[in-house]
Amino acid sequence: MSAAEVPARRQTRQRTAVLALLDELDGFRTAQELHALLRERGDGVGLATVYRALQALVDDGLVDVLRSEVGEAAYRRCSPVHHHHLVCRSCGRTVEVADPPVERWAARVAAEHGFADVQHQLEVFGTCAACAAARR
Amino acid sequence: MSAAEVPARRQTRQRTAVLALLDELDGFRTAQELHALLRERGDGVGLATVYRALQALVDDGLVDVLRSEVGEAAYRRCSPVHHHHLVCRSCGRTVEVADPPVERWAARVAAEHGFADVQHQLEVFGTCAACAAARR
DNA sequence: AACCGTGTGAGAATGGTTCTCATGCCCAGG
DNA sequence: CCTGGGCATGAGAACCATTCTCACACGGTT
Repeated sequence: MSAAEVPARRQTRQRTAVLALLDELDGFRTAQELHALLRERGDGVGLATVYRALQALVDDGLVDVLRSEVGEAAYRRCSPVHHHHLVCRSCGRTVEVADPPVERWAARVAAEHGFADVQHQLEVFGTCAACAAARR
Repeated sequence: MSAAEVPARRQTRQRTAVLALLDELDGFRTAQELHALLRERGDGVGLATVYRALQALVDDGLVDVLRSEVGEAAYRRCSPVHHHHLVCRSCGRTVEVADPPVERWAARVAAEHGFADVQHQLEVFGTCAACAAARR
């Protein structure tokens, strides 16, 4: 009956480093990028460990994942409440945005078509002001 | 001045077969699935060719792509007008739905944060009535 | 301080997608 | 109807992100 048994998550240097790095970055980053950054700054962490740490963080709801257009997974430290993202496709900077209307819309449309157990994903991509200015 | 030069798309048995197969399926399918289906029915088509045909169809706007949670690309024959999808995560059946409000919302939110050149992606996942009934 | 079990890491394995390149076939021109 | 140029095809190799393997390290508790 235990809905969410705490999996006895152990606190290690590596996991701390991954979370700390995500905390200071404000955009979505791939596991490979994070691994390279950690390596550069001397915090040697194995690639497999980075993947494991990220998965644990996602499971704990501390990090959001999304798939880039080429299919790579990108991770970002996020607030635990439901939200969507406004992502700069050039620099990766991300803004969390809420949209109550779409929540109701999704539920209604799903119900109309007999769908249950509904989830939705909504992301907005664009070019942020800084990148747009830099480009011209 | 030619905005959309026709890239001299050649009509071959293979491309015809891929498009015909997509026409008779009503859910998102991976390239691997489509390749296997074509092979089963005797229309031998190389895997690389399936990928190339699908990419061409996507470029022409005849087919939509989305990434599954494990990162695989899934393809579906779609109407050329902008729309979103309501997808059964069990059987893959898909319904196209329009949502004018979210279009305006996305544009407004992007503008508020100084983002330009905006695109958005919105997909709704659930369990369709048939699958929900079959499961219990 | 000792122990148990989870975490780590290097490299191998996996699997989807793309690339290579020799050959095939669509189709416009003669 | 025949021919030629060039895009299309396909088998397999290459690529690359992610996961797995397994021996060893170390966190946390007794």
